[in-house]
This record gives sequence, C-alpha cells and structure tokens, in this order.
Amino acid sequence: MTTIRDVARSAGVSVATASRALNGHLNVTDGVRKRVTDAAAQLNYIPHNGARSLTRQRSDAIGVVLPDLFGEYFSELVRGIDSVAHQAGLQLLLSNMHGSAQGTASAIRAMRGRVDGLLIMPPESDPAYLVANLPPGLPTVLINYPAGAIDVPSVAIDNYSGARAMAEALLAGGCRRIAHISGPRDNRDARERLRGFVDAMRDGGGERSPLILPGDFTEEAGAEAARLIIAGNVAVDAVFAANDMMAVGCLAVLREAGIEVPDDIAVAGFDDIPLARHTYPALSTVEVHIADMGAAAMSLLLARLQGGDLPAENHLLQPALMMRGTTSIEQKKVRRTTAKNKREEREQS
Amino acid sequence: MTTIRDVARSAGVSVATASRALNGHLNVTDGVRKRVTDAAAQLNYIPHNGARSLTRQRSDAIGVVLPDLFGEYFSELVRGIDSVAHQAGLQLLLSNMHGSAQGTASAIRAMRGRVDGLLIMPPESDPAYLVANLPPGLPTVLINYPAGAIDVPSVAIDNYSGARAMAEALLAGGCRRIAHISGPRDNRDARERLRGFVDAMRDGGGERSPLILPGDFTEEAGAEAARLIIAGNVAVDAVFAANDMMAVGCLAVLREAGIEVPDDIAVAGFDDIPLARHTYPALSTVEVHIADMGAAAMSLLLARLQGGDLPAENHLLQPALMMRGTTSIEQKKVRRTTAKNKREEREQS
DNA sequence: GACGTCATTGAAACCGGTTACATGGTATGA
DNA sequence: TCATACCATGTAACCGGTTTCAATGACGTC
Repeated sequence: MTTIRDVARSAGVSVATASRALNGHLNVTDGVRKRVTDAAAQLNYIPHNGARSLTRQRSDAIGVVLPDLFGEYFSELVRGIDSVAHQAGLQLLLSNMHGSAQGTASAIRAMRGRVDGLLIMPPESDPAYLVANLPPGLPTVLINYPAGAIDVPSVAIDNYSGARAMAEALLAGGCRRIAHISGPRDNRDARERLRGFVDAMRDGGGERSPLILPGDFTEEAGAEAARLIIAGNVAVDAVFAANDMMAVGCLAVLREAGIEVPDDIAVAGFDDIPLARHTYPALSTVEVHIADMGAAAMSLLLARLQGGDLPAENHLLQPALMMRGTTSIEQKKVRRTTAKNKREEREQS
Repeated sequence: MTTIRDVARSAGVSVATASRALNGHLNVTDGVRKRVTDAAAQLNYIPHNGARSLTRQRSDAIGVVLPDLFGEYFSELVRGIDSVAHQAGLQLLLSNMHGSAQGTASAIRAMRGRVDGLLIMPPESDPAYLVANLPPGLPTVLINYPAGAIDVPSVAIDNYSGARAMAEALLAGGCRRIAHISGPRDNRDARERLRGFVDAMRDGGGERSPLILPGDFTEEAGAEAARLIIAGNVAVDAVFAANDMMAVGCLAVLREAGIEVPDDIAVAGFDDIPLARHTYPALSTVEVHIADMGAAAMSLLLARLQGGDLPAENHLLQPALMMRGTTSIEQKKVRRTTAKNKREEREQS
C-alpha cells in the first residue's frame, strides 16, 4: 500500500509539499502540483483515512446505531439519514446493538475515533444507562426517543397524536365499539399508540372500556386477535391495530370468516407499509414518514456539528391519516402539518 | 476527550503499561491492572479507534459499497452481511455510490484506511473501471457480479437458472404462449432473467418467438404491459415478469379487466418480495435468498481476511420456485439444492 | 547594489494509540 | 555470594497523514 511518503519521494518533494499539493492548498507551484498528482495517480495512491482523521480531528463520518439494520423501518430510516449525510459529504458507519444493553454500549464505544457525530435509536432500556455510555464531547441525536426524557436532542414520531387522530376519525365515522390490538408492552411506540387510542375513546364518546387485545406487531398476532373477536362473538364495529402487519393479519381472518370489511367491521393500522395499499380492501392506516425522521435527525446533528453548542431541541414529527378501503369514511388523505417544535428548521435544511 | 495518556497519568504508570493493562496483556501485575482499569472507568476513557487501527494495521471493520442503502433488497442484503460480520466482531461501514461511476470511485476511496476488507455490489458499468479503482492490497468480494468477468471473488444469484426454471415450470403446466415483461436493459439481473426465459422457451417447446414487453421493474410498468396485452388482444396464456413488482402491477390490471388468473392467464414474478404472499391470488414467483447472498459474500471475505491469498472463487446461489395461486401448477415449493460451486464452504461458515 | 517582502518549500512536531527494545529488580541455581 | 534468567515496567519509535515554523530564494524598490 503506497503512502504519501512514496508519492513525495517519487515526485522529488517533501511529504509536506505532497500533502499540500494533494489537498489543493494554494501555496504550491503549478509544476510541483502536477508532478505530485501525476506521481499519486501513477502509484495509485489513496490516502489513509484513519491517519487523516487522526490529525484533522475529524473523520467526515457519522455513526448510526440502531436496534437492527434490516426491515422496512430501518431501511427507510437509513434512506432519510443518507440523503442528508451524502449531501454534506459524510460517510455512514452503521451498527446494530443486537438487542442487549451490553451490545449498545459496545456499539457506541466502537464509534469513538471513527465518527464526528452519533445518531442513536435507543432500545427500550434505562435512559440513565444510555446517557452514561454516551461518549462525552461527541455530538449526538437520539431517534424516536421520548422528548425531554434526557437532555439530548432528539427526533420522534408523534405516535400519540397519530393514534388519537385515527381513533377520532373512526369515531367521527360512526364507530363506537372500537377494539385495539396493541403492540408489545415493552415497546415505546406501542404504548404511545395505545395511550392515544384510549384518550380518544375517553374524550370522543367511544365505548367506556374498550377491548384491548394483546399483540406483538406480527401478522399472526393480528390474525389471533381476529379469531378471538370472532370466537367470542364480541360486539365490535372497528378494529384499530397498533401496526399494519397486525391489521393485515386481522383483515385476512375477518374476511375469511365472511365478515364484511368495512361494512360489518372497519379495520385500521399504523405505519402505512407498502403492503397496505395492496390488501383487499386497501388498508386505512396512519402514515409515518420514517425517512423524514431520519433526515430530520441527521439535519439536527449537522447543525450541531457546524454550529457548536445548541440547546437540546426535540422534534416531534406529525403522522398523517391515510383513509382507504377498510374504513367507510370518505377516502381522503388528511395531512396534519403543524409540528409542535422547530418545524421551520427542518424545512430549511 | 480523555486519551490513554490521561489514564496513564491518573494511574501513575506509563502509557505503555496502560495500553497493556487495557488490552489484557499478561505481563501486568494485578494491582497495576486494577489501578489502570479503575482510572479508565473513572475518566470514562474510550480508546480512539482511528489511532488504534493506525498502529494495529487493522480496523475490525469492513466496508460495504452498494448502489443504494434502502429498499427491501439492500435491507435483506445488509441483514445477511451483518449476521456474519457481527459474529466475527466486525463493524460495518456502509456507503452508497449514488449511481455514478464517479460516486463509486469516491465511495471506494473513502474506505481506504477505515476497513480491513471490502464488499462491493458494482453498478452496471465497465468492469475494467471498477478493477482500476479497487485499492490494491485490500481484500474484496463482489456481490451479484457475473462470475469470471474479472479476477475477483464474487457471489451472485443464478438469475439465469431461476428464470429458466420458472419458464420450464410454466411450460410443464401447459402454458405455451408465455409473454415476458423484461426489466431495464441496462440491468444485469434483468438481462440474465430474460436470457433464461428465452432459452427455456426455445428448448422447452414454447412459442417460437415469444412476446417480450419492455419494463423497468416498477409496478406501473407491469400495469402498462397488462394494458398492452388486453388492448392488443394478444393471445397469451401466461405472463412471466422479470420481478415481482411488475407482476403485481400486471396482476391488478388483468383482474380489473375481468381476466381470470390463473385460469385465463397465469402470472409469475421473480424475487419473492413479502407482498407476493398477499396479492390475490397469491403470486407465484422465484424465491431469491438475498440475505444468504450477503452472508455468503461476508463469509468469503472473512476467509480471505484470515486465510491469506486464496484463489478467486465464485459462488452461484440457486433460487427456488415458489408456486402459489397465480399459476395453476400444483402449489408446492420446489427447492433446488445443488449449487454449482464451492457449496461446502458456504455451509461450513 | 542593498534591503525588505512575499511566495514556495522542507524539517519536525503532532494526532493517540501499540510495541520493540532497554532497564532494573527479584527469584533461582551453582 | 554471584551469575543468570525472567518478569514487570518505562522509553522511544512508529503507524500515515497534516500543519506550524523556519529557511530559502525571487522579486521589486530605493
């Protein structure tokens, strides 16, 4: 592997001059610059970024630590992050924490000295633990973490408002006995969605104590919930699942049992996964722009990298209702545009 | 940010001893080791990986350069790569080349000095160009690149065999006039699939010059192809799309037009995307294990990192047929297990 | 022709770790 | 008791770049 010293020797100059020539500094003669760049090209020289970032005190890379690297959700997230990062000339160093708190700590440690900033989507663990493991002096933005829980800037989807809006739409459409298929109890998103649903029912004139079925975000859990409703002959005029996959599973079982959707029972989901448009009837759901969340987080981080110490702000991204065929409400896209906090900044970036 | 010198000073030892203590070398007294680790913990010391990899001549990271970072395909690919990399204690440095050859070169350059090895899924450009830009001395494995085109180890899906097998299955099911919706002409996968289809038709007693409709892998292209078939009143008893999204678009338009699938026209796709199971009827397709391809590529790279110079081998992963409702052939999963090349090694890793 | 100014270049320090080699102290054996 | 081996520790070089600072030389001016 050729180093800059090889290039310098080959061009007959000092390493300092070689470095300057290659980095486009102005104080090099044209002739010398050409000699150096020619030598570099001929030797197939590529600078060693590890060494480079050591002296420059920056790596032009940012670390992204996620619970997982695959699946629709993270894929979209990365897309949003990358779109902003690429424009700023930054590389992405991805890592997943493989579940454990231990894994989170080691993933974060592995980032030290490799990146200029950190984007973390924390697992469902103790916030204090996370804060203790954040490298001091490394700008960090949390993704999908409850605003204000810790004094670190963050970006999150407003799951509460989204769920509440969907429940309100179902109520406005005439449904009263709405069942909710909830997500895992240890999942923050799921809890927020449940809370939004419950509050909407309480304030919007729904059934007093609505049916809450357990789920784990899988298609099978949705199917199981539907079987429960059918077998129990429960009086229900709508099912609101905490995510689309469960709604899909529920929908399939209901239709197989001869129940008309949305006439007998309306069905709604949350996430607007690509599949949602293709079920029959097409699934009404809450559209969350995961990519936007990633882009917003990256923009926030970028601002901190350039602007120095800014106060810890917390973006809350508003989801939008996507009413389709599984609810009898008129088919329209209701987009709610008021973000609670710092919306201007996101638009500018 | 605290350095190892701070730790050494605080523990009252030299940096060398501090380094040895922290890295678990045996030649340190227990007392000293405790003093050092305590000091490190108290100062919240995290080693600087850039500096570390500079001396150790290895980074414990591998670079992954892809045409894009998002979408089902790449998400699955990354999953496979990560599963193997994580087990080997390696970080992943992801980058996309944003289309251009220029972008590819810069993405690859950015990896120098940051990673111990490279996984590249090259774009549709000149192989010679790619080879010229590969950092010399950096172990590299190509993903989904035609075997043997360049002297670099590679892993690929056998698109030709998959397409050929599906076409043969359709022929065996009684179809004769099979139309193919092809993918983009500049896409290698698409060309291979087309080739497999054409060869199967020629050798298997299909229509002499089958209808080849243009497509670009999008749902809309599939829909457009279906409209063409309907409007032209073309005699066709099966449509084989070069990917699932086009098959989905085609299927929707056919059914809207009142054409019975699979009775009037059978439909088949390629990829087995999650959506395929949920169309009505469920889509028959060719199942490609993208994650397996990623894992195989990573394993191959791992072997080169550990084992030194091995000959450039080329894995060819065999896809499997997933016959579902859109073809009238009996619903079974035909898995073909014979890989052409180096299958044992993949299993061992 | 002497001097000051400015631009170009080189020598060396530095970034934060790791490790070869030197050093000094202790245990062991003759 | 002394030589030897061995072990823990420190010193300093090194990884591959960037940058400060000093040196050199060309040029313009009086």
